[in-house]
Amino acid sequence: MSVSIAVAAKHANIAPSTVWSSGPALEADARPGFELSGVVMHFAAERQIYAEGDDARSFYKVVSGVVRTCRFLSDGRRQIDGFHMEGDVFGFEAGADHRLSAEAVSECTVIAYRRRGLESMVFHDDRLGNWFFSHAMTSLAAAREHSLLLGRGSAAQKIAAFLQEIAQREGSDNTIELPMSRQDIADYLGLTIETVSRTLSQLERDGTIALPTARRVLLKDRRALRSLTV
Amino acid sequence: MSVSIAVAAKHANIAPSTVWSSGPALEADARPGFELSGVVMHFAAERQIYAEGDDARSFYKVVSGVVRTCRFLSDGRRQIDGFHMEGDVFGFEAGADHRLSAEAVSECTVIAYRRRGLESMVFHDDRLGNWFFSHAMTSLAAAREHSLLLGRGSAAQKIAAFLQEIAQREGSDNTIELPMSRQDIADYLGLTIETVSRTLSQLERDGTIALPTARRVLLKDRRALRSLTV
DNA sequence: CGAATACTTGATGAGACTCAAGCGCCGTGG
DNA sequence: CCACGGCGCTTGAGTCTCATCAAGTATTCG
Repeated sequence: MSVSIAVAAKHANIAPSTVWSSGPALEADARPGFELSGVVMHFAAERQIYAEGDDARSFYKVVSGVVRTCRFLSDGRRQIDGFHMEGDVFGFEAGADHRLSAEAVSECTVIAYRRRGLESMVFHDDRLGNWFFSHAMTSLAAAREHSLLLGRGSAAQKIAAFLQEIAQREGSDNTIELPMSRQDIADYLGLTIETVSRTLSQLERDGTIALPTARRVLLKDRRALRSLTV
Repeated sequence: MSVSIAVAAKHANIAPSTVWSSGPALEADARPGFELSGVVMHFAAERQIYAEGDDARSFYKVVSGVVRTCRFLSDGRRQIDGFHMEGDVFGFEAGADHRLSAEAVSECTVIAYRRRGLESMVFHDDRLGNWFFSHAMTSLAAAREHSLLLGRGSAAQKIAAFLQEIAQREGSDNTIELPMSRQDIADYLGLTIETVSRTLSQLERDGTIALPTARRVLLKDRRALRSLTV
């Protein structure tokens, strides 16, 4: 059984500037694509997509740009849970509301999918259910990997793992374009901005990487980088 | 549609000392119980239930005792991903093999359920699918919470959060019985055994907790404990 | 009772945080 | 064209927390 949801035009209050794609069945991407219709939305860099505690009426897929999901601590600090790049789905929650905030790292475009009725539906459509289940399990594995990194690991290990993660996701040939600021990296790795900067400088001095510009990283010695990994 | 799997008695090679319950359909527990038959197994404290990399032929439910899931790092250190108590399910993997090891913290009894064919089946049985999906999402939330704790948080914050987590899971009235060693706690929180010990002592000096014995904790001032939490 | 194990406590040092400048890149405006 | 801020990043100096190394105490078990 295959299901297609018609998205009610209720999101209109989000922003008059949002672009609509109310047509049926959106494309498949690499993964089993879902046959859901969604709403295309644009966000400027640093804009909030949803806040912690908001009703989780929708979940999202990144079309272009980068999104971060994060949480703010009582002392004002921020923990970034993950970065979401093209094709990634984020904001899919078990409960009624979002447990994390989502913000645009760079200018970005996302598709918002209505969640209403999804739970009951998911389990009647093989592909859909399969997709969401596998998404949940993949996220779980990623979260555990992140825990591992945060719990153990020196600053150098964290940075090395981070660079390799980004390199892999960008599918890049030893050149990384960092879409996020040093502060974002720090909040993702549980470090301070100064330590991130110092560690990158040290890696450059060691000849492991090069930093032609602050946001561009050249992986000069991937073996050395790998050897830092836990 | 509701499905019931007959578990073949193939687990016989696990250990001659394991106790068997080859009977059919095991009970439901509080959650939507599954109509799966499983194999009851006993483990002495510190015994391995499965290892990282093992075929994930089965997943498990704790009947009594406590289990830890963990990973060993190249430098010999250990990161504990979670503790599993009565009723908890662990070892359910997306992929073909276990990404973590599982070990008995105390003497324990678990039920092993065959996983074979579960993926395809899960999506045809509402309750079953629902249960597993919700289990995955709950685990995900827990993993994120754990990340948050590990990434930020001083030793005191970690210990405070840990004590509250255990208290909640034991449903206890201000008295906690710690089933795990200081080393286990350290490996769970990304600390050393000495820091765990010192921090507990400090909390006792502050009057926040009392330690009648090493493994028994009295929460004397839950407000103070909570105020340490992120 | 003795030995092993688990936990606590102390002294010291390394690594990361904090506070504080300093640099470099850009966009703005003179 | 250059001066001027503003912002993000880097670098430095001092401090603090937690890890490490090393005893010392308590508890369990044979």
